[in-house]
Amino acid sequence: MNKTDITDPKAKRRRLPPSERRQQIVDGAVAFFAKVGLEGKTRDLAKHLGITQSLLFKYFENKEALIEAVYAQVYIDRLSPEWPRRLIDRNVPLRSRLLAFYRDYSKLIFEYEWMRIFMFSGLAGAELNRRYLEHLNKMILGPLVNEIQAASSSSMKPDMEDLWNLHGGIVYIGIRQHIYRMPCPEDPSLAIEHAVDRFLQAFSIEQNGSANL
Amino acid sequence: MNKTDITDPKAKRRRLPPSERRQQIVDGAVAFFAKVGLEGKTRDLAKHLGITQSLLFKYFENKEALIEAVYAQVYIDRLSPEWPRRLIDRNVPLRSRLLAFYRDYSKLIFEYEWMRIFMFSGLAGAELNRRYLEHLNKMILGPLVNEIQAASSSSMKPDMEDLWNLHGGIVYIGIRQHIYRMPCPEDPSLAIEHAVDRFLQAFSIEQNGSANL
DNA sequence: TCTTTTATTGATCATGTGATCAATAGTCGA
DNA sequence: TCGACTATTGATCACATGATCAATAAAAGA
Repeated sequence: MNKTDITDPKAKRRRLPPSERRQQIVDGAVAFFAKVGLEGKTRDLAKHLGITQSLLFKYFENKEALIEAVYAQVYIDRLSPEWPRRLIDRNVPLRSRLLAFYRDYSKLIFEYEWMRIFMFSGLAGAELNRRYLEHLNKMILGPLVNEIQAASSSSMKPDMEDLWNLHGGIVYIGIRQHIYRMPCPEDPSLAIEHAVDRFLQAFSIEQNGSANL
Repeated sequence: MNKTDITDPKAKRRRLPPSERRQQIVDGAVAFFAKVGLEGKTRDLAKHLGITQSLLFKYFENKEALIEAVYAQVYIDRLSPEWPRRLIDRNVPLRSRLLAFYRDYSKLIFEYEWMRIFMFSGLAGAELNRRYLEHLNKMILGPLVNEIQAASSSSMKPDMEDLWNLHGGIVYIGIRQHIYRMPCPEDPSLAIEHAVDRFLQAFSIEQNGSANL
């Protein structure tokens, strides 16, 4: 058993390069705070990481700074910048765009750590949480309203509230799974597909069937 | 200004009847923990109540017991025992039953204190939370699947996952409002009606129009 | 091998926090 | 009005917690 083997949790490998150690702490903090909440104690986190509690404060001025780093790590790249463009690409059928978006998006958000830290930070009123939801509203759901309205052949047109309903119904799968720890389908794509199809059907939008995607 | 006026928060009215004081504490604790989370400090709660911190421990053995009382207060009567019966009463049109249920239910759950304590307790893995969701699953959504399947004239029949999608989309309104503190419609009944109608339409169930209810 | 550098530790501080208990002071019955 | 009862308080304890810092030891260069 090599004492310098990074993958061995038991080996007392002190003196990591600072950037590496910092990343290790952030990764551990994400897992730790996702599990126990943002009020988790620094001593418990340190034990979980196999380092001393005082070392945390060499890399982060205080606990608040550590939590900010956790937020940054978790929120970063959660909304891919290419989606606003792809969602309005009318060369692709609307249904395919919706399914492609939610297939990718659900992969990103139906994840234990994201779901729980997002909820914890939401309850705590974190600024990043607000900004994320505003971004989602403006860059994703807003354009989608236009797309669906344009594609609708019915007199009934969706508004933002309808879009949030579609979105919420899908996100709720992840909430049930990771917040409430309820038994959920291992693969949510079928449920998502049905939800999207019900939504489009309500606005009389042709559906190409599941073979299309 | 009468010194014995209970409604006056400034009057130093000591010595309440124990049952009254206990209820006052529980009510205050519900509001307090809903706001700051279950890790809120007993000294802050006491200050908020205008009593001393030590008095809390005269009415509750420890903080855990107080939180259990908060759970009990908030969870109690949240699922009316008459709904399982009313939801399967086929003398009433299915759409009306669904709308009546979600009209009542949303009144109960789209409430700051319930929403947040439900979420806090869910994240904490509280047993009451699990039981509540199991009850909802078995006594409300389960029967609804049968009702909708029976009413459906389409070959497409909903399953539990579809019902959870309908439910989640509606509940998500309250999450947006009280967890994420996003701007939401003051009256959610229209959004609920639309969600229910889209759902029923997907299973080819006649809709009596909004005049019916 | 020896020296320098610095990542890491262990001890410690100041304050916060749940909980306890004797002392105090409302309230009610006689 | 007076005494008994007890709801309430204020002081306090034991421990937890975020944060600090001098001492230590792992790594790199000469």
